[in-house]
Amino acid sequence: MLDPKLLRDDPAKLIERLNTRGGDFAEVIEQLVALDAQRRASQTEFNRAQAEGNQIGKQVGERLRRGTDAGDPEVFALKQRGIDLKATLAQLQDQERELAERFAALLPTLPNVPRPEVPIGKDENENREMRLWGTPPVFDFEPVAHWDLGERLGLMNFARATLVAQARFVTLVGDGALLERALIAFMLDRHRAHGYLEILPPYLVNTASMTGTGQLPKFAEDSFRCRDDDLWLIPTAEVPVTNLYRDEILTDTQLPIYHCAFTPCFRREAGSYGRDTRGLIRLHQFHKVELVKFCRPEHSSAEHEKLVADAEDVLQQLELPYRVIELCTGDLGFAAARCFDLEVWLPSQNRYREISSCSNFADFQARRANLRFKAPDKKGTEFVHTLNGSGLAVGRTFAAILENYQNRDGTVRVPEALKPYVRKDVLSR
RNA sequence: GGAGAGGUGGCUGAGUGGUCGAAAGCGACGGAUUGCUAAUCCGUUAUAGGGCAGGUAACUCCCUAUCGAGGGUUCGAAUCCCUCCCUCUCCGCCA
Repeated sequence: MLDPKLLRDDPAKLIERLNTRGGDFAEVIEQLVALDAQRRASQTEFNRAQAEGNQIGKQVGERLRRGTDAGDPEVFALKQRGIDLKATLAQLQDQERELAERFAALLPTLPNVPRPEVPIGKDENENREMRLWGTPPVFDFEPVAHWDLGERLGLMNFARATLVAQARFVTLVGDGALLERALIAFMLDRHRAHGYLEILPPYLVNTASMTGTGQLPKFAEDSFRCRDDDLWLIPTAEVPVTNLYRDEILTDTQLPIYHCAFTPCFRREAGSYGRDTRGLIRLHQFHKVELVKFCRPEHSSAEHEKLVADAEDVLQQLELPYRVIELCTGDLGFAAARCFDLEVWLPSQNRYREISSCSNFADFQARRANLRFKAPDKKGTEFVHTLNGSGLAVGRTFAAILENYQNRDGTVRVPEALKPYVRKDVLSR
C-alpha cells in the first residue's frame, strides 16, 4: 500500500511514475485525491461534533457530582442537547465512514512506485540483463529433459502423484527424495552461514496474514483455501515469515533482521493451464527456501544487493550457469519497487529459466502489515522496509542439476557442494 | 468433542457508569547525588488520524479515536447488555 501523503504532495508526479508500469493511473489518482480531501473534511467535522458531545457529558457529570439534582432543569437541558446531538453525530459518522471505506478500498489497488533506478519498459522483453555467470555446458549428445532423466533414474514419478492427488504434483522416490532433502539442507546451511536466522513457520496462515503481504484480495484465486477454518495454504514462506512481526513496533537496534525459511509452497496456478505441464517447473506443491529481510529505509538498496548475492551464492556453489536480470517497470510485480530475477540455464530448453526472484518492497508491504520501528531518540515511528527472495526454488534447482550434470548414459553427476549431503558421486539406476 | 477461566499501555497488574488514555510496580530514557559500581531521589515514558493553531525546520499546541473486534443501552461505557474472534486450564481423543 502506498503512503497516502504521496497523493497530497505531488499527485502529478505519482501518476507519471506509476504510468511507467503501463496503463494510465491518472483517473484513479484524481479520484483518490478528491476522496482524501473529502474524507479529511468530513473527519474534522465529525471530530468537532464528538468534542461537543464529550463536553456535554462532562458538564452533566460535573453537576451531578456537585450534588445537583438529576431532575434539575439545567441538567435536563444538557441531556436534551446530548440527545439532539446524537442524530447529527450518527449522520456525520456514516458520512465519514463511507468516505474512509471508499478511500481504503481504492488505495490498495495502486501498485508500488518503481524506484528511480528501475529501467523503463513495457514488458519482459525490456528487462535488463545485469550479468552472466558460468558457461552453459556443451554436450556431445542431445540433452534430455529433467523429467525424462528423473523418471528413467527412478527419482520421480508423476503418474503416481496424479493418482494420489492431481496433475501438477510429483512424487520423489529414493535418491530423488534424498536429493531434494540434500538441497534444502545445503541451502539453509549456506544462508545460516551468511547470518540468516532459520525459521520454520506454519504452512497454513489466516486471512490477515495473506492480506498483510498482499496475496489478498488480489490473488485469492491463486491460493488454496481451507474454507471451514479461515486458513490458507501458503504460496510462499514470505507470507508467514513477513507476518511474524505484523502490527509490531520494532526497536531500531533490532534491525536489520535476516530470516531464511524452508517451506512447501502451494499454488493453484490458475490461468497457466498450457504452460510447463511436464516436469518440476510448475507444480501445485513445491519446496522453496526463502530469504526475508527487514531493515531501515536507508539501507534497503544495499540490503537488496546483498540479498541477490546470497541467492546467487547458492547457484555458484552448485556451479550452475545463470544470469541476473533486472525487471523493467512494465514487468515489475505489483508490490515490488525493484526486482532482480535469477535465471538458471536449462539445457533441454536451451534457455534460462527463473529460479529466484529478489524484490525490494520498500515500505509497501510494511504499511499493509503495519510493520514499524522506532528509534528511542526520535519522535514517532517509521515503517520498515521489507525484502525477500528465493534462495532458491528447490524443484527448479533439482531440475537444473539433472539437466546440467547429465551424462550420455543417462546418469547424473552430483555437484561437489552437495556430496556431503548426498554421499554419492553419481545418481544412477 | 465436554467443562471452566480470561483478553487493559513495552511487561506485570488495578480499575464494575462521570475530567480514566487509564492507579501501582517493573523495565526504559533524562536529570540530581556518587571516587567507581550499586543504592536513593526527581522527572519523562502508547499509537493513530485530523487541525482552515504556532514555527524555515526538528518540533510544539489543540481536537478525536483506541482498554480483543463489532453492535446496543446512556447526556456519558474499560466498566452494563448482545454477537463474534482469540488465548489459557482441566477432561476425552489423536500424530
